[in-house]
Amino acid sequence: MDNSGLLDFFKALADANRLKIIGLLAQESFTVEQLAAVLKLRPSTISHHLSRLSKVGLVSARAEGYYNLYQLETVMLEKMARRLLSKKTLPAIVADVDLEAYDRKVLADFSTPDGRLKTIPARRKKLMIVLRHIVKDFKPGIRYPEMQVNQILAEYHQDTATLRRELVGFGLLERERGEYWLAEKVGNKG
Amino acid sequence: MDNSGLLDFFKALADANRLKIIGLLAQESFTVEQLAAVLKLRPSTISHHLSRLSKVGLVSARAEGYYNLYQLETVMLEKMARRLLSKKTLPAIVADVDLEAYDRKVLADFSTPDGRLKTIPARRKKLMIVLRHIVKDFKPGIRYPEMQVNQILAEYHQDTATLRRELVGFGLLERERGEYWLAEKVGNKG
DNA sequence: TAATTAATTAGATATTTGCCTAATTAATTC
DNA sequence: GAATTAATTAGGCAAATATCTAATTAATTA
Repeated sequence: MDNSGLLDFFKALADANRLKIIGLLAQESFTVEQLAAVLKLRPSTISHHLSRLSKVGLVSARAEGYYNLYQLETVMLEKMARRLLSKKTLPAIVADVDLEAYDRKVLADFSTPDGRLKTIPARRKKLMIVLRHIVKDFKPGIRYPEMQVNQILAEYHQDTATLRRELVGFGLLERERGEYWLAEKVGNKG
Repeated sequence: MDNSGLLDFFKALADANRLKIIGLLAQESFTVEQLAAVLKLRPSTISHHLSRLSKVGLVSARAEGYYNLYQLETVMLEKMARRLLSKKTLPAIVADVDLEAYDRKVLADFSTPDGRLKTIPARRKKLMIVLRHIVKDFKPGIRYPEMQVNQILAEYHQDTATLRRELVGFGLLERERGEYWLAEKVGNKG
């Protein structure tokens, strides 16, 4: 569900020095000044890194008198690691992705503006996409004589024989004694 | 031990589109072309991302006829997630870090070139570092009369009284009947 | 064999971001 | 209260990198 955060989490850890900070804080708390000396960076740079880490909840600061003692939030680290192991995490990342885009692109590539086929795809994968589009013109439960099938297919391409044969071959239409009908849906992708 | 890899792993996942690729491949295999359409990027860009992901072993390609079908290496993902949960991973990251740098910097900041103290640190944290440095001049098992203690401390700063008092206060020296000696080591840091 | 197509690689551009210096804020000491 | 100090913030520069177009490679079809 809550996909946000995962990317920020990885970005926070995708830097050598920030990773070292995490490693250091795993052992004890450090001040900005100490981290700067140990990692040979300016305090302002350390501050910047700590701010990024704290933004995703991986570290927190605790004022100790004059100093800011930074400490690792191991709970958050474990939480994220466990999230990576969960089956639900990865699918959630693509919740808002346009999965139909490829099919649309293939259809667009092979279609003229008025919806006819420029050519019949040679690639099985793309042929399948085109055929599944065409087959939407057939209604379930109706038996179509071959002549009527050709009439429908002619809207897409002159070579109705090939289209007809492939529709049957791919299992989208069924045929018996010169009549055709829509096959039961099978989650077949190609 | 083998720290390398962790950083590359995070870097590989620290990009929105690569994360989406991982999310998509978690559900089924995809070709470069498909991913390009779905993510609205050029195939060359997808190729580049897949190359980075494959370099850290997160995805692999399998030639299916004409196409290159990319698939997620879930084993690697799980392996890395589990590594994050291991107690040994984080300390290993800082194996090659110069932990003494801070102490050295503090000593340098407060010392003149010939090793005397410019001032006695006001901050307890830094005073402790300086005192621990000075106390190295005392040998274990020997009882020093106060006059001798002052002699040693005078090498560092004229205010021997303060140094002496703080050494005792911080528990680095012990005192009884006008004699001083090195305290037993206690893993005290400040 | 020639033409098409999926994928990769090379090269260029633009964005991101790590790091610095300088300025500012907040807390502490003299 | 003035001076010092730890930390953060702001602004700028340089290195890394995400993306694109163009060229190349490898496989397939006509």
